[in-house]
Amino acid sequence: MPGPTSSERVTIYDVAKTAKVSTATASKALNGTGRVSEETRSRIKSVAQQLGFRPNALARSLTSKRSFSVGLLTDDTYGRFTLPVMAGVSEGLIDHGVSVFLCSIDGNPDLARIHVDALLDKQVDGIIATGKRVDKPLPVDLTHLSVPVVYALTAGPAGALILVPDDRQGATEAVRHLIAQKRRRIVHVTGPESFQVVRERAQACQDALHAAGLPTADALTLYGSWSELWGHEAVARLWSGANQPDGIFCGNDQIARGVIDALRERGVGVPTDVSVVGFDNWEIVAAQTRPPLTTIDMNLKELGRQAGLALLRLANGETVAPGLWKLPCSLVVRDS
Amino acid sequence: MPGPTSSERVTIYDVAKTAKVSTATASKALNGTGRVSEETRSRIKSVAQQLGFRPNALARSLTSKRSFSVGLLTDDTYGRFTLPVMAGVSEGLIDHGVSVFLCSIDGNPDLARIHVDALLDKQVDGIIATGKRVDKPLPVDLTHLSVPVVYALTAGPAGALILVPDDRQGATEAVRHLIAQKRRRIVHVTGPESFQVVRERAQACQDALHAAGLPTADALTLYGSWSELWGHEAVARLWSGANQPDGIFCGNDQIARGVIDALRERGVGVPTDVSVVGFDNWEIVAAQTRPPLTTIDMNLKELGRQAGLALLRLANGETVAPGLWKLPCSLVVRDS
DNA sequence: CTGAAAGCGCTTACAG
DNA sequence: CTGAAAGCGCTTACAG
Repeated sequence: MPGPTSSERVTIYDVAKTAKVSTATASKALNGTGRVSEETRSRIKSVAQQLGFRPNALARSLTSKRSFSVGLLTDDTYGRFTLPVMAGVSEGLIDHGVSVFLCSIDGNPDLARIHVDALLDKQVDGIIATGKRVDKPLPVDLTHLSVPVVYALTAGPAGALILVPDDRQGATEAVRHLIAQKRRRIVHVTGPESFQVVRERAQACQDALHAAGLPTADALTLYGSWSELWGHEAVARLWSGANQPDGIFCGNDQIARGVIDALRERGVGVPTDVSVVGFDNWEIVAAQTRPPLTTIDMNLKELGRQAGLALLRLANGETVAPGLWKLPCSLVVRDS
Repeated sequence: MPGPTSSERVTIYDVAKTAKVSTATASKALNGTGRVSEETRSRIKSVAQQLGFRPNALARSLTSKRSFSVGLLTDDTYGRFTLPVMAGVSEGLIDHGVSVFLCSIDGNPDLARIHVDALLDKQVDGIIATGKRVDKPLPVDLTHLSVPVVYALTAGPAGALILVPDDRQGATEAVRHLIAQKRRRIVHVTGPESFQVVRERAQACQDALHAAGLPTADALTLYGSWSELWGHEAVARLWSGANQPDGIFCGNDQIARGVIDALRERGVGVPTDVSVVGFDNWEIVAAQTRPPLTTIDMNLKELGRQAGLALLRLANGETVAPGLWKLPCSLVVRDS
């Protein structure tokens, strides 16, 4: 049996020749398109298999107008947020044969432009924009592109498809958990009020307390920075007055860690005297607090997966409802 | 002046037609190859510019046999190590017009195989393999591929090009810093001895102490886990005997954090009584310790950049010295 | 210096 | 059901 014509990569031409058919028939047989007799099809397939034929995706893309690759723009190089999103995108798409170009833009508009142009030149089927804040857009205009765009964990223009965690729902879960632990004096220690997520979580917290008939005075939300230090300060402030809380919902895990450390230093038992719930489920923080932290997971990997699949549908010409998709968060119960 | 023939993307055919030359000439003019008169060249270029011509990279790759894309395999989805490496690779390569396919394999050999096949189908110019441990290979065989492979922060086969941080040098810097702070009783609290980096750092630590004429009894290296908890335990052990250290070099920042917290809880001053140096410069840990942690940065982004550039040279047929490239670490001085 | 032609490796109407 | 031909958008010898 004749082998491939050269030592180079085997092409569909080699397959066709070996199977004694035209390349057109070979193509149809291999792709399951057109009408080919079962006998011919299986013969061609087995020949392809024997020769180790792998189609050149570039050539295929040139005619099919589908590159089976997408671009992922991120400006959160060192952050913890986009990594799981990226992993989810990649995981969701590889099953469909699509690969993901990673473009780290580091907040640099020129670099972003260069990356976008490179992606377009490479005929990507679409672009996913991801960031670390749902209320800040990437420093590059992605409207009027010739390919679909999906936004994940970053702001997008009106009419765009944007996927974000459901902060309200997450915060509600956190507070309900505290209430279920029989906590009655619950406060919220969170980040800077300038963050939209901060305001949403705070509002959801208030609403949940209100719904349970618990006190919701404004003073029960303490805004600060996203740091452990702020957790310490908040505890100092709370414990300087009377009427100390028995439940603390923190805006992120770092604050929660500061809170827990501060409570321990004061001899306040967690969770015996005070229950604490964080937000992010940042393993490295949440699992190392003493006791390990009960917190909210934003399911970012799943968010990434959905972003990828939505983009794929768009690229396939299917219609996808645009707007803000809020994906559910989960409560992760540990020991705090 | 006639515009592009259709509302679709403008091709080199449109440019040639508008400039009244052949596509061959247009191609040469645009790419700076072949002989074209200066007049023609600039005319073609300005036409291309006006029409907003952007070459289809797929078509170009089909003939040129260069796709200007590479694959990046990583099995450290949630880790902090490969993210900067990836960013460095992307940053170093985009300047050369090459884009990076991100493949997160999560330790799954089948998935890895699927990704590699997809990359090969897409005619990548090369592959970079990255992991989180220099002494563990990825779960996929990358030898005998038709494209060059570079390993970064992961084990590779004999004869391969492998880039890793210079752990010995990093550890030496750490110890020298402690010595420069007039510390004389220095111990090393580190991770599991099963990690190659642990053994190398420990050895370098011993060597540096020895070179300075300081005590190097084996007991001065304490092996444990990569956790804060272990930092606490190590301090408890060290302070239970006599002859307590005045300098502690930790195997990573988490251990260092545990050590610093434990010292504070005992009322031991850092850095007044004891100086502490970590390893990793993991911002989120190092910057939040009290006091902020002096530590070693592995310069992973630079490592990634170099890996990308090395791969590019290989892809260009240039010769690159294979073997283990140890890239320098830097001491980052904070307040501990 | 410039262009006609062939080719990269596929797929897709269109005939037969 | 099968194949000859054209085409995707470029580049590259090869002539002129």
